[in-house]
Amino acid sequence: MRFSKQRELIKNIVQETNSHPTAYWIFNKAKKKISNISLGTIYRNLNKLNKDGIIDIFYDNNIARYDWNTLSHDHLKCNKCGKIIDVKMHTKELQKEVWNQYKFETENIEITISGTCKKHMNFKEK
Amino acid sequence: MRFSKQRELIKNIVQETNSHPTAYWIFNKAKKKISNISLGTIYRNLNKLNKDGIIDIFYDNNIARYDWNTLSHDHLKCNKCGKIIDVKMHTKELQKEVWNQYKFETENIEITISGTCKKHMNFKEK
DNA sequence: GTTAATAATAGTAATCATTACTATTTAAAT
DNA sequence: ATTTAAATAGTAATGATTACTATTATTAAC
Ligand SMILES: [Mn+2]
Ligand SMILES: [Mn+2]
Ligand SMILES: [Zn+2]
Ligand SMILES: [Zn+2]
Repeated sequence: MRFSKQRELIKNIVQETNSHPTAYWIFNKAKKKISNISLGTIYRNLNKLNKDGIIDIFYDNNIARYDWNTLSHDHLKCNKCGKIIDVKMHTKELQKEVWNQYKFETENIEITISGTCKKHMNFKEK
Repeated sequence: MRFSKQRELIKNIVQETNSHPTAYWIFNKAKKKISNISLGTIYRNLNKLNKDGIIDIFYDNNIARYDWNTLSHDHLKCNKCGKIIDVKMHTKELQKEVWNQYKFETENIEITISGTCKKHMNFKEK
């Protein structure tokens, strides 16, 4: 794989945010540095970076989100503000349990918990 | 909500399979009974049935799948044969932990484990 | 430094899943 | 039977992503 300033930029944009951005968000950010960068270039490179293990992809409903954090982890998604937060909820235990109960060989575990984050909660009393 | 034979058929198709079908699969199945049923009718009714709590929707990568099983449960997805199997992996414990650690109010928990099912595994010895 | 080979790009067209629109049909209350 | 509005079929539109293609740019060899 040969160097390109577009790919370098895209990689940096993903690695500098915790927001689990979409391709379109990355596209708009990238345009500020390379004004004529194309959306196809964004997608092509995000997929390439993912295949090389540089970044992660996961799907939030029907749209892809990109994650600098390639270590196995989980997500809390707030239905009020849309924020997606990294958490660590599952352990090697779960993988063992899946093997013991179902003889299923785990490759990847994804836990997504949706609900309301503390910022957007209405407390009964103050 | 008024009766319609289209909705009745769609509901029955979803409730008679464990395959977590896509809208398109349901469409083809439905056409065998009502040959001119439209794909829009499939989607409209699947969404309606979901809003009424009759069926569940979840996303497998970027495509919607429909589930007769509306009780909270998890899925094993085999990367070899594509089969998606119902399992029960999470308990109320997890919800409590999310609250204690993050003050996050859980609405829904989704665990998807991908890997290889026992049918498609190569055992080292017989 | 120049040349040659080809990976990567910008711009655009195409695809796939899903939703929106609209004239017509149909369930069901009166 | 008449009336009212929910539901439908058929089609158009949308949004996310991938495919295509002529041009540009990186890198290795000379
Ligand atoms: Mn993350
Ligand atoms: Mn299920
Ligand atoms: Zn929030
Ligand atoms: Zn399998």
